Amino acid sequence: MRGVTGTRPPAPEGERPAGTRRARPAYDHSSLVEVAARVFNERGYDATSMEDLSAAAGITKSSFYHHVRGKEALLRAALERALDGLFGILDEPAATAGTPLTRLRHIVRRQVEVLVGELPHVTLLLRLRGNTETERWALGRRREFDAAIASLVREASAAGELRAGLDPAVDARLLSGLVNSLVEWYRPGRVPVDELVAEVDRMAFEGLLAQGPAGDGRRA
Amino acid sequence: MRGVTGTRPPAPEGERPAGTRRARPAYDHSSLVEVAARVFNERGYDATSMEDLSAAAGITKSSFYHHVRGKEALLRAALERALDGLFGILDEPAATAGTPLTRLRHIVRRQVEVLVGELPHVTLLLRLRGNTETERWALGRRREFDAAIASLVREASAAGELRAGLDPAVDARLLSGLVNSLVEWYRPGRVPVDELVAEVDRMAFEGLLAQGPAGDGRRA
DNA sequence: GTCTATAGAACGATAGAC
DNA sequence: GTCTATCGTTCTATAGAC
Repeated sequence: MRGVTGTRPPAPEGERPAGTRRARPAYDHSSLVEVAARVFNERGYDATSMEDLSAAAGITKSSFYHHVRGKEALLRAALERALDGLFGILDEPAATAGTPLTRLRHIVRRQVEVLVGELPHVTLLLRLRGNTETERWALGRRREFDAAIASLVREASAAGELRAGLDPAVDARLLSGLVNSLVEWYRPGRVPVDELVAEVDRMAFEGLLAQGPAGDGRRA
Repeated sequence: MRGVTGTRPPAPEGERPAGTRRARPAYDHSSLVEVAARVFNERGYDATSMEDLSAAAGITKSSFYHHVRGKEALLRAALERALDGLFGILDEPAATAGTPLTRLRHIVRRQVEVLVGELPHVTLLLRLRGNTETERWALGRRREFDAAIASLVREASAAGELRAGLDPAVDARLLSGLVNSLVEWYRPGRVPVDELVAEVDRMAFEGLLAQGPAGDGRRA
């Protein structure tokens, strides 16, 4: 069911089994994509020239072109990496078995991990404004992902696993917003990932208060 | 104490007592600032020309200049409006009296209201990247505001009003991130503001779960 | 006549195309 | 390196309300 709508571009060349090495430093495709994503985030996609990208990678523009097809292909590769990470979560066993709440909670925790692990790529994804066709494609995929979360929130709410009384659609937006807001401040090193995961999970599902909620115990 | 750091530009001319009318449509300064903020958000500040702005306002570029000092002044006015709204919250009685948690909770709820009421201006503020001097000034002010929130979270945590065990600095970031993420999806009309306020408050402080937390009852 | 919102024209600067 | 388009900005003029 998942990943059906997204058009999959031709498999990226330049992939290489782990452990295989080159004599030269061997700029591999994925590290150049990461550099590109970082510069795109700093300067903005439009404002970034191929000169900027090759300079950031430490090679000349012509060498750079030997490794990548072009600017838009780089953008697309970076966005695919973010989206593959996110959609990959939905296929994990723990995301497909158990109660809606259990699955949702697993997905949120894994989403934080993917977001941190693919920080430049996900940041790029979350800052898209939909100017080019590639951007609109990625935005569509992202909406699919958000819809999967929203659907799960709705299920969990209907099953009485979430606090009753308010709008599950809004809760889903807030939940995604909370997780996605990490890209605005989180930088690797300062806060351990597992601690971050615990904090986000706790805030989202249990809240910040010391005591339990003023529970009226009703179910939907 | 608040609002001290911000340099205040010369008072905007063109202000006029309420009720006074002009024969011509009379574009007032604040509505032009709002239009500008909206277009800045759509196109990005750099990519927006004065031609774009005047066209969006429905007058020619030269007419537009009769009402505003220039592009950067418009940006600054929009950012000031956002910042004044936010800092104004910190001076409200309910934000200065009561326990840290009470004050924090009031601020968060009011922050949602300001964010919705000044949506284009706050959106602009939250998307700044710090390219120009004005942007850096606004980012500094915004950091001051976030620091005030963080300080309050720390106080509430120290007072045992928040769940113990994790990092108050991270909680403060998450709380701000949750609230600020509203600008990415909220549009007036669909969800009533008071409902939105209730949802954000509930998620932040009580969490999404139906039952209370697995409270171990310990205090910091 | 005075005031002012509006508009047309043009200037200096600059960024990108070629 | 040159040329051109566009940008932010300013100047001058007109037209309508009081």
